Amino acid sequence: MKNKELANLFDEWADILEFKEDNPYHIRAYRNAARLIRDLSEDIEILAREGKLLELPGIGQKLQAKIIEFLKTGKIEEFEKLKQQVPDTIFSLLDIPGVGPKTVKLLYETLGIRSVEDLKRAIEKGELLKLPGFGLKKVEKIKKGIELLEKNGGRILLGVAVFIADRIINLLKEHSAVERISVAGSTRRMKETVGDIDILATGKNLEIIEAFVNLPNIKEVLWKGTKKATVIVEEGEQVDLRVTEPESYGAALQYFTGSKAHNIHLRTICLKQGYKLNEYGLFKEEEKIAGKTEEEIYKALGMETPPPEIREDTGEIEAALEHKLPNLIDYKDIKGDLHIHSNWSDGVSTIEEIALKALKMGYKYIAITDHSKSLKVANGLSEEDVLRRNEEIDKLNEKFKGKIRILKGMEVDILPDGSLDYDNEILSQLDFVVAAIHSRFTQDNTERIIKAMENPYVNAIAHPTGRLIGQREGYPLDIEAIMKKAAETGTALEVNAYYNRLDLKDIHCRLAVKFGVKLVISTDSHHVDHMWMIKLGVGTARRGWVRKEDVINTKNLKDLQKFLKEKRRKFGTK
DNA sequence: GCCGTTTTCGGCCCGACTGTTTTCAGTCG
Repeated sequence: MKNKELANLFDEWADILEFKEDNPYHIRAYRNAARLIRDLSEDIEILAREGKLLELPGIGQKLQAKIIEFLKTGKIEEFEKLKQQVPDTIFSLLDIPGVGPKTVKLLYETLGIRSVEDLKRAIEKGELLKLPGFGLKKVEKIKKGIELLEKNGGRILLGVAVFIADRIINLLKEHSAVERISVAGSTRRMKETVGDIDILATGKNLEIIEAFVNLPNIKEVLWKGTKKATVIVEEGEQVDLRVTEPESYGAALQYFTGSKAHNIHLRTICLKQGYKLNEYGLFKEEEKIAGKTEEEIYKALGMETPPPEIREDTGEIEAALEHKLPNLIDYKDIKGDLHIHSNWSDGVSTIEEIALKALKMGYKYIAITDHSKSLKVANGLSEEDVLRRNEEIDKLNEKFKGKIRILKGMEVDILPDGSLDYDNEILSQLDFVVAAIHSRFTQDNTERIIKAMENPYVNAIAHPTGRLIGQREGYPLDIEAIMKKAAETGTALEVNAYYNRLDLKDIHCRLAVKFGVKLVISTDSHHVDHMWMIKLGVGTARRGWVRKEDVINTKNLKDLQKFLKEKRRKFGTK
C-alpha cells in the first residue's frame, strides 16, 4: 500500500509551492490530495487499476496523471525537478509552532538558514532580531516552539491526551464558575495523535481561567488572558483552555472540534444555503439562527449531527445531509474486555483484581488472555500452567456467579510457519483464543496470519498489523486478503485499544465494515489501571464508522458464546 | 489544481490573535 508515501509526497510538494509563493489554490489542491489519500481506507493502487481515481473528490486529470506516474515509476518527474530548486532540509522548519512558510522563506533568503540547527545557532547569535518584523517576543516564541518540537516531535499520543484532558475536565467540572465544559480539537475526534489539547468551557470567564492555571499538575503558565489560557502540564504537554459565551458554546465547540477539512466543507454548504458560520454562531444576514448547541447548528442546515469522531470530510457531510449517518457503536455498548493479561504471565494484577475492576466498569464478562509458552520474555504459560490457571478461573467463576463471567482465554503466538503455539487439544479447552504475531516484524506476514485464521479455535487476531504508533511501522501485510479471510472464516479482527497500538487503526476499521468483518475491541491490559483505555479503542472504531453490530464484545454473554462456537461448528470440530 | 442548481471561467471558509506595526502581515485552528 503506497497511500502514505504518496500522501507525504503531495504534502512535500505543497510545502515547496508554499515556499515559492505559488498560487495558494494550487497549494491547497496538493494539500487536499495528500489528506484524501492518507485517510483513504482503500489501496490507492487498486483504485488506480480500476480507473476510479477521478471519482475521488479533489482529484482531477492532472493529479490523476501524477498518481499514476508515481505508482508506475516510484517517482514523479516534475516533482523531482521542483525539489532541486529548494534545499531539502528547509521544511523541517515548518514543524516549529509559530513558524510558517513566509518566515522560512525570509530566514533562508536573508540568513541562509536551512535547518532547525541553523536556526538555533542564529538565535544564539541574536541574528534574528535584525530581521524586519522580528522583536524579542517573536524570537522567544520561536525558541519555545523549537523546545516543544524537540520534546515530542510535535504530536501527543491520543491516550496521553485523553488522560490529561479527562483529569482537567473532571477537576474543573466541580468548580462553581463552570457551566459547561468539553474537550475539543483532535482529542475529541479521537485522532490517534494530537498536536495540543484543546478544552472549551463556558461560565464566569475570569474565575474559570484562574481556576485552570491554578490546577495541580500544571508546570508552567504560558499565556493567561480573559478568554484563553495556555499551560504546560507536568507531562510536558500543552493544554489550551478557551472560555466562550453560553449562547456561542455550541458554535465554538463545533468550530474548535474541526476537523479543518470538515469545517471548510461545512461552510461551503452554509454559503450555498445563504448562511454564514463562525465560532459565534450560524447567521442569516446579521441575524443569529443558532449557536447554543452543535445540534442546533447542524439541524438549521438540514443535517444530522455527525459524531465528532467522523468529522474528517470523508463522506460524513453528505451522509448527514441525506440523514443517513450510521448508528455508531457507543462507548456504553461494550459488555466486556477480551484481551487482558494477568499475573500468570506478564501482567501485574491477579485475575480476581481484574474481575473486580471489570465489575466496577459494568462489564458482564472478561477474557483472561495470558501469553503462550514461546513468548518466554513475557513469561508465557506451559500447557500445565494453562490448565492450572483454568482451575483458578473455575473457582473464581463460582465466586462471581451471577455477577460476571471470566472466560478462559489465551493470547497464542502464531509461530513463524503460521502454526500455533499450542496443539488443538489445549486450545479446545479455552473459551476464547486470540492469536498474535510477536516475531519477525520485517517480513510479510499475510500468509502466517491467514494460516492462523484457518485454525477452528482461533477466535480473533490480536493487533493485526503490529504497528506501534510513532515507534514501529506495521509489518508488510496484504490487509485486504486478511479481511477477506477473516470474513470467510468467522474470525474477528482486534481493535487493540492499548494507547501506543490502536491496531487496527481507524481506516482499517472502516475497511473491515466494508468487508463484513467482525471486530473485537480490547485493551491488552497488563494492569487493572490500563482497562480504561477501552474508550480509545471505541473511539478508533467510531472513527472507522463501526456500528454496534460489527463488534462481538457488544453482545451479551450467550450470544457471544454462540458466535465463538459457530466457527468450531463450521470447521466440524467440537 | 479542482469544480459546477450562478459558472467550462472564475471562483475557491473565516476570524482571532500576536507582534510588530501606525494600518498590517503572518500564523493558527
